[in-house]
Amino acid sequence: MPKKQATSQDVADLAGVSRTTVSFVLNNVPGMKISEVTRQRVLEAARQLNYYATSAARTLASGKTHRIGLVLCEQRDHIMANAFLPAFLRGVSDLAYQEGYRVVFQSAEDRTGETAYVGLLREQHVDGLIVSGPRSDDFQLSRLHEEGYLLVLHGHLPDCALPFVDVDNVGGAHKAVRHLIGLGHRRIGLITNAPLSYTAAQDRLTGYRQALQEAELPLDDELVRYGEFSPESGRRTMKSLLALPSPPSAVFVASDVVALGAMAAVREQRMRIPQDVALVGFDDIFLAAYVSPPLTTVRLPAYGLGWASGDMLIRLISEDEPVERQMLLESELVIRQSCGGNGPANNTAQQCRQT
Amino acid sequence: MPKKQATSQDVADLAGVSRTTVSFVLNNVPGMKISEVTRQRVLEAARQLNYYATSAARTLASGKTHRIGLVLCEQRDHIMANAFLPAFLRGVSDLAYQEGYRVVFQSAEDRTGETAYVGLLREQHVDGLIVSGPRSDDFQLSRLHEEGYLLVLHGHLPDCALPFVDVDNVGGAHKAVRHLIGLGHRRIGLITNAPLSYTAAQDRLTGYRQALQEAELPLDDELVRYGEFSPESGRRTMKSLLALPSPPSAVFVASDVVALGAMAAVREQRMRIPQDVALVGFDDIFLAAYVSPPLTTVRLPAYGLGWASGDMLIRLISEDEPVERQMLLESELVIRQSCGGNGPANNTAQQCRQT
DNA sequence: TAATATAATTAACGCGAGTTACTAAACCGC
DNA sequence: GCGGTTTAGTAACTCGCGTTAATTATATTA
Repeated sequence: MPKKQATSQDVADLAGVSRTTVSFVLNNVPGMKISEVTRQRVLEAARQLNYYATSAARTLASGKTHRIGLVLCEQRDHIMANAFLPAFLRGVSDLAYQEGYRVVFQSAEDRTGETAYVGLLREQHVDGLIVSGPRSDDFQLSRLHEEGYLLVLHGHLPDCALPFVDVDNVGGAHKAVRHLIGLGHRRIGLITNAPLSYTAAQDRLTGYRQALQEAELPLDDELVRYGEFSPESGRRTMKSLLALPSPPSAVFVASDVVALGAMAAVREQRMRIPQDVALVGFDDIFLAAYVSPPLTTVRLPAYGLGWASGDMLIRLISEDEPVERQMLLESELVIRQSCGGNGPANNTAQQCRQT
Repeated sequence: MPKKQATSQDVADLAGVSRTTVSFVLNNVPGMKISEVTRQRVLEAARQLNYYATSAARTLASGKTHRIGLVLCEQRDHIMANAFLPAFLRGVSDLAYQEGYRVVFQSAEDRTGETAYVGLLREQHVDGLIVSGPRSDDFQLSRLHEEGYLLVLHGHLPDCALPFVDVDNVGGAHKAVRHLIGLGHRRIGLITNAPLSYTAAQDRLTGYRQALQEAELPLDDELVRYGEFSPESGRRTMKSLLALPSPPSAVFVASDVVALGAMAAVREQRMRIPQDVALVGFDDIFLAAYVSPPLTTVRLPAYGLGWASGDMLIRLISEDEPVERQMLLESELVIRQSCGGNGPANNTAQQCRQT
């Protein structure tokens, strides 16, 4: 540990004023009249001593930590799914930095009982929490909320009063399927990203159905399969779709990772994408642009989700204005070649994600 | 904010003892004799009040935050390169959790002057810092180290006294090239992951050369190209290699991301992998198993690097024993099909990364 | 039994800031 | 020269916990 940090007392002594004055100057406390001469003397002393206020002391006195927690709830099965983590984290981090906050990261897989992140709040390491990928069976969340702790969910829970930020899964799925319909497909399959106990899977299914209904196409449950995060689940389900007496001419796979497996299944059947089966994925993971053929997919605004989550949380913390407590971010259809039609012609990966 | 947290005074009152006793019991202070009866009364009271010690107060009194910082130095150009971030972060986080520490995340791209992470230390948000991907022109690092702050680098710097954890880049590159040699290749090209100002690029070049020398193959500078993180740089350099009068029969591309571009270049020339050109990558990013053909590559122990960095830092913090201050982790050659030879036959991605 | 050791407990101070309530000095009008 | 107001600055308390040194109760020994 460093030899010695200067304290505000040191600054006060050097400037020849009281500690109180130092505090007023350094925090720009409004309403406190300080002569310009004194102000400069204090600032100069602080600079000279390389003074930084100790966060612990400040927190103890003010009750605010100026830190927010980011909790990642993830089962081992889809570690890969957090290909968004970097961008999401950067989003949170950048917003936090801009607002003068620090980010405390905590992973929270299914440890039983009081999970690790609860301590973040109770020990007051942070002023509030972003909980990414909350499980609906996590009862801690509502309890903490009721106790008055500040939480923002990334992703949402059914019948849950907590503020949240999420991507518009319904709309995204809708876009994807409508695009396929626009290309002339009438029999369109769906492979979900996950079991329906996950709200995201539920919502994407809804979007799929809405698009079909709007086009007055029949809803055929036979064409719906349930993926489970992994490529392997994509392969299995795609195989069963292709084995149908009258298989779909296009499939919307609600997860790029699952779609990778689906693509493998198509190749195994010696069929071609998109000529024999058109595919659209969801997420726009980095590799989507590099598989062959490059995957048409719905891009998630990962960075934006992080930013928005942080923003909502910090607004809640500073409570100056009433805060919008629900937020759905738009997704964007990125057209490549796996869906046929108007994708670019060369098969190399030209369109990687910008940003 | 929650209505009211119980303080240690509340616990003391409820248990009918002094605050001091409460502290002794809850912290298991060694050498302090507390009767079993009293101990239980205190524990019961704490449980009943749902008491948690406030971190700020504890820090102020003890001087230890029980937090470590994780700083990510990254230029915008290779955001994609942090496909490791999730695993690395998990490594740090899991180790920290086990040792009772929290992780504060901070991104630190080239903001000029005192970068954000400096404040983490000076304001004493953390007890020490892991700095991932340090730039050699970052003079803050040595200064902070000299001032007595605790730092561990992830990646290393030339002529730098700071403790570090890194992957054995030389050894990894060596393995990759030796494998190609074993497959009968005599003319083997190299595309680096980055300019040689990056130590990792330097080291991988060294490993490449060592392997050639051991096999008594000539070092032909004509066969060496310099990538710059992006797929596009891979395409460009690979193209120039293939345009040589006598092009290499195999190329070691010291970055999977760059290798993606290289693969595109090969396809553009209507050549086949591995029949016309064998390829080996470096990093084992998630998608490496899913491109076609699946990419043989050197796997980085991302999780292990995070774990080891955290471990070294926390040892430095607790300073009970002398700490090994330099650590190189082994990498592992993952053989798929882009190098020909003994790769599995089917072209679907069976071997995804385990864990 | 007194003298001492040892077990059990606590009073009191310090950590480094924020903040309230108060004071001293300067200014003002009359 | 006096009350009143504004300006500039500070003493003193607080936040919640760790810790040392002192104190009181209980057991052991000569």
